[in-house]
Formats: sequence, structure tokens, C-alpha cells
Amino acid sequence: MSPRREQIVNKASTIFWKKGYSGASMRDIAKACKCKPSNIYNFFHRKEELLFEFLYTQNLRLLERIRCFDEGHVAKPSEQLREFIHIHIKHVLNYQKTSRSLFDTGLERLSRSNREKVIYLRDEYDQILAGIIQRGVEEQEFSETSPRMAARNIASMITRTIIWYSPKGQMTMDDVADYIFHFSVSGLQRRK
Amino acid sequence: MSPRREQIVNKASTIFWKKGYSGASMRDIAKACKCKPSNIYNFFHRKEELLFEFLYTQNLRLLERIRCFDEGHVAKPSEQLREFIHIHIKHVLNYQKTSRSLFDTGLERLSRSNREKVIYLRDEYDQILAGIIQRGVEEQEFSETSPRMAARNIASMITRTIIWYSPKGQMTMDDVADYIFHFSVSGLQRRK
Amino acid sequence: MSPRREQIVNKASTIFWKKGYSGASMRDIAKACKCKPSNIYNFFHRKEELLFEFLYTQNLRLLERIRCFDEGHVAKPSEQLREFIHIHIKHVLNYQKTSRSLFDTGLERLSRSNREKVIYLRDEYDQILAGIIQRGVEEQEFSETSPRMAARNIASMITRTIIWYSPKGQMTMDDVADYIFHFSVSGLQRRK
Amino acid sequence: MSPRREQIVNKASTIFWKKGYSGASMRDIAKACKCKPSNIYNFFHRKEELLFEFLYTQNLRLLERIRCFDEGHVAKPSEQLREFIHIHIKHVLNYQKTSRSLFDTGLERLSRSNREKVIYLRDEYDQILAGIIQRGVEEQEFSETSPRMAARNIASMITRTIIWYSPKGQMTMDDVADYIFHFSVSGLQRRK
DNA sequence: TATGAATGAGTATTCATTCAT
DNA sequence: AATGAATGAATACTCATTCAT
Repeated sequence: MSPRREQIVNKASTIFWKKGYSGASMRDIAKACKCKPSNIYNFFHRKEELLFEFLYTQNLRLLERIRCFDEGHVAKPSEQLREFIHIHIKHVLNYQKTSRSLFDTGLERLSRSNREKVIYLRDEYDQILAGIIQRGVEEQEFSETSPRMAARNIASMITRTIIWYSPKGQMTMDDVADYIFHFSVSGLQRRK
Repeated sequence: MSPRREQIVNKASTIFWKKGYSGASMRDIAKACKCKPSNIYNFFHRKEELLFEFLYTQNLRLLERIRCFDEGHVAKPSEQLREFIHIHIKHVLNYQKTSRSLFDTGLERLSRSNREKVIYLRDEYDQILAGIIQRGVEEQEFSETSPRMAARNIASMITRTIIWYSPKGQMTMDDVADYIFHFSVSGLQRRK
Repeated sequence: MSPRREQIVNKASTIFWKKGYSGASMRDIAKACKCKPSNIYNFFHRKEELLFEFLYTQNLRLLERIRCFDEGHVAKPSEQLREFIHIHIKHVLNYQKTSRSLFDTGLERLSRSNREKVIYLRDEYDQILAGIIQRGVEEQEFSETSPRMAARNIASMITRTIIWYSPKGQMTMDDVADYIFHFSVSGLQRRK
Repeated sequence: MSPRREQIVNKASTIFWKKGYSGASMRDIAKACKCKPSNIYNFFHRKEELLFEFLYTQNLRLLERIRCFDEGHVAKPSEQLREFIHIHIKHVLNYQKTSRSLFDTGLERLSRSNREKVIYLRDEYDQILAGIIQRGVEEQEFSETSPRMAARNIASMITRTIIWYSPKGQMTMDDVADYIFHFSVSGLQRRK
């Protein structure tokens, strides 16, 4: 992807985040890119393409860092889970205000074929996380549970950090990731 | 609130859910109400009022069911937490496709004063949940932890069920609530 | 005309003055009448009727006070002119902010037949004023001039007072009328 | 100002004249410009901008022709007055059906800051005219009088010509200007 | 690579008006 | 005499998009 394209997608994504897809106008996006709306059409055919490009590359970037946690991975599942959470949390919170739509919204606005491509990536994410948990169960590190349900809940906690996390607060991203990891593994219950 | 007003708010909310606030046009909403857009303005002054009315009453309805979990509540904190989760899950999943914006989006579109009113309710929610956890920690039922962080994560799991839950699937709402409750209390770790 | 009708016309006229005919909405007018727009239709068939009723009665009221200056009037033309100006000035400035449209605008919005009725009154006004001047010329009190032109100019000075006159200023309405009278009769030139 | 902008302002102004500001729709204006309403927004941000641009440039154009009548001007005040009236009359009647709002209406529709700009020009006009008269009084060409009042009345006669003047009538613009000049200087009174 | 002009479809909202109550 | 609900047409204005330059 050309650097200008990338630049535009980045600007667009922060605006999608702030205003939602429909609420973001090409004028808004162009202004952020310091050019006129018509110019954007030299790089993208339609507004939807901006959304797709963003959702897809964003998701892909995350996946590429996560695909290593496949069956052949050597670390203990709990260690894998810890690392997985750290990676995803940093991904979400570093791309600050741009990466929310990723897991939450926007899909409806995509063309069918583009939507499928994104869902495909998302499914892969789910399977990787569920896979880690499943192996944890099989290796008796984790208790008997539904890997898919656990994966959903963990992903929910991670992705929604973006709503409340502030870099100016007391917690670092590592703190947040650690908390979610421990919460996922141990829960609230007191050990005796 | 007049029944017609309520009716319109309900229709509007399902459309907000489907298309987002900006994506939902007054025509869409009017069509769902089987009247013309202009008529809606006999009941509401602006589109934003529809969003606010929905967010506010929805939130209020939930709060009213939850306010009982105050300091004087007799049940054990873990029991309170179980009930809290069941109530919220049912609230979210019963109002089906209408209640998502509640915790996620839409706030930016409200006028400042309306936004504050909603945030006020939301804060109360957070405090009630955090309060339950705090008492659990004090009574040594829960391990030492940050009640606010725990509350955030539990709320994240609950509110995001709306994204993946389908009433046609294998799990009932009670199943979902039970899962989240146990996950919150015990985590994944295997007890010996 | 029923008192309620009259009341509504009065309220309407001040709003027409402030916002112009198109700029004034039935809602504005109704609010001024402390009722709902639909109620106004119990008294008037259409918005235009309000405008007409106002223009017509307002003009008529003025005419009734002026019709005495016909051929049989005994006073000297200059005396008649003085009184004419005083009457019209008071009419304009007393009905404060309501009577401007009278001479300036609004006619285009009337139906043809209503427009003709108003123009008819207006013509009568012009003729009365021109008549006074003509008799002044004939009786050699005024110099040879076009009575119609003089009438136009005098009327212009009178009607436009509404734009700059303020009751809080230093001049009374009589002062204004006196000034315009003397200006009309003597002009600026210095007498030797 | 770009030629297209100027073109649009001109078309708009004739429509404002015919229908008033509120009565003139962007569709009307666009039709007169032989384009679609949306295109006008490529040149002006809001309807009000059209009105302002017209009022301001029109007024400015007049002022530029009138500013010469300052204290240093050599001609006799009466000569200055004659020329002043001729200039303004031609300005008003040449820009035919477009220049009425100039002195009469429309100001209320402007934003505060734009309104102030126009009023500023208008005040300058008033002062120039009053200045001429004042110097006439000082040089004892004119009789003792209030320059401001005289200026108001003369301006009223001039600006309102637009209501009754028709180029098809018997009087030329010079005739009209001459009449108003003589009327202003001599009034109706017969000299002996 | 960039833009100004153009547009058709769409936006929320307001309008005057009607009518049943 | 008064109103709430309803509506079709209009309002100013914005939209994504195109195209010639």
C-alpha cells in the first residue's frame, strides 16, 4: 500500500472512531488529510473502501502477531494466554482511538465480499484464542470450560478497554493486560 | 411518557441499533412508525431527543432493578454478584437489538446536558457493581483486587454479549449469565 | 371584526414587521397569541388573510382620518398639509413596529383581489395628499410643481421615519412631524 | 471576488428584491443561476452570505463614489448636494430592482458581525450627507437646521424612489434627481 | 497529485394546513 | 374556542461522487 494511501486510511480511521462511519464525511476526512475530498478519490474508489482498508489491515496486523500461537507453540497455555492478552491490549490501546470499530461496528456498511473478508480474519482471531484455551483444558492447566465462551469473554474485556483506558491514568498498558490476564485465570475467588 | 412517544422511541432505538445514530434517518424511523417524518416532530423536537430518551429510560430501567444492591443488602456479595449479572444480562438480551448503544456508543451525539444525565446514570451503575465487589473483598469472600477494574471487566463481558448472543443458539440467557458469573468468580484456573 | 380576530391580527402584524411575511411562521404568530397554530384557522382561512386584514384595516384607519382633506375643506392648504403630516406621522409611529409593511412591502404576497383592494386605498391616500398640494399650487400658496412628485417625496419621508425613530430619543412625534412639515414647505434654502 | 461568485450574488439579489430574503429559496436562486442549489454552496457557505455579500458590496460601491464629498471638497455645499443626490439616485435606479434592501430591510437576517459591517458603511453614508448639509449651514448657504434630520429625510426620498420609479415613465433619472434636489433646497413654498 | 465546479440524492427540520375531537 | 395528530411540500444544507483541468 502506497504511503499516501496508508496516511489517508489512518486519518480516516480516527474520524470513523470519533463520529462513526455514517457520521464521518469525506470532507472531514479530507480536512484531516489537508486536501480536498475529490483528491481522496485518486486513491480510493469509495468511502467504503476506506473503512474496509482500515478494518482489514488493522485486523491483519494483529493476526500476524498472534498466528504464532498455533498448536506447535511450545509455551504453556497460560503463558501463551498472558502474551496473547498483552499483544492484543497493546494493539488496541496503541492504535489509540482508531481501532475500536475493529471489533464492534462498521461491518454492516461493508459490501458483502469485503464484509466476508473481515469476518474471516475475525474468525481466525477467535479460533486462535479459543485454541489456546482448549489446549489449556486438555493439558489440565485450565478447568473444564467452553473455550469459545471463554474466548468471547476475554476478547470482550480486551476490546472494551478502549472505552475507559486513558494513558494519563495510573495504569500502564502492561498493568491493564496483567489485570485482565489474572482476572481471566483466577477470577475473584479467594484461595485458601 | 405518552404511549405514542414511547412507541416511537422503541422503533427508533431498533433502527439506531441497526444503522447507528447517523445512519438512521428520520425517514427510516418514520417508516417504522408507519407515519411521515414530519409527524415525529409533533412528539420530539429533534432527532437527538429520540436517542436521549431511549438511552436515558433504558438505563434508568436497569438501574431501578439494581439499586437494591446497596450496602444494606443482606445476601453474600457473591450471591449479589450472581443476581446482578443475571439481571443485567437479561436486560441487555431481552431488549434484544435495542440496548447496545447503552454502554457503547451514541453519547457523543447527545447535547452536553443530556450527555451528562446519561453519564450520571452510568456512573451509578459502575458504583453499584464496584460496591458489590468491594464488600466481597472486605468480607474476604473475594481476593484483594481493584473493585473498579473488576467492575469494568465484568460489565464488558455482559454488554458485549449482545454482539454474539443469538436466542436461536444453544445457550439460554441464564446459561450465559451463569457462565459469566462463574468466569468472574473462578476464572480459568484449575482447582486442585 | 370580532375582538379575538382583531387581537390575532395585531399580534401577527408585529411579527410580520419583525420577520417579514415569509419569515413569520404561524407558530410564531400562535405563540404570540398564546394558542396553537391550528386554533388560528378557526378565525382565518389562510396566512395571507392575516396579512391582508392587517394591511387593509391599518390603511383604512389612516384613510378615515385623512378623508376630510377633500376639496371642501376650509383651512389653507399649508395648514392642511401640516395636519396631514401630523396625522400620518402619529399613525406610523404609534402603531409602532406594526405599520411599516403598509407602504413598503408585502403586497406581492396577497392574492390579486386582495392586492387590488389595498392598492385602491393606497391610491386614495396618494390622491388626498397630492390634492392638498395641488390646491396649494392653485391658490398660489405653493410654487409651481408636480403635486404627485411632491406627494411621493413627502410620503417617503413620513413612512421611513419608522426606520430611525425611537421614542427614547430627544424628538417627540410632534417634533418629527414639524420638522418634516417645515422641510417640505421651506427646504434648506436660506431666506434673505 | 471571482466572477462566478459575483454572478451568483447578482442573481440572488434580484430574487431577494422580488420575494424578500425569507421568501427567496435557494432553489429560486439556483434556477436563476442555471445550476442546482447544491452548487451554490461551492461558492457560499450559507444563504446569509449571499445577502451580506450583496448588501456590503453594493453599499461599498456607492460609498466609493461619495467619499469625495469630504471637508476638503471645493464646490459649494448646494452643488455638492446636487451631485450627491444625482449619484445616489442613479445608483439606486440603475441597479434597478436589486438595491432596495440596501437601505430598507434585510439587516435583521445577517449575523451580528456582518450586520455591524453593513451598518458601519451605512453610518458613513449618513455622515457624508449630513456633513454636506452642515457645511452648507456653516457657510450660511442653508438655513439653520439639524443636519442629521435633513440627511435622513433626503435619503428617504432617494431610496424610496425605487418603489415608484419606472424607466418607462415620463421622468428620466436626472429628472427625478433634479426634483428631489430642488425640493430639498427650496421646498414647496412660493417665493415672492 | 491535486482541485474547483457540478450534481442527484439525501439530510434534518419547518411549513401551512387539515381534521377529528 | 381550542388542540393534538397528521401530512405533503418545502426549507436550507450536506452527502458521496464525478470529471475536466
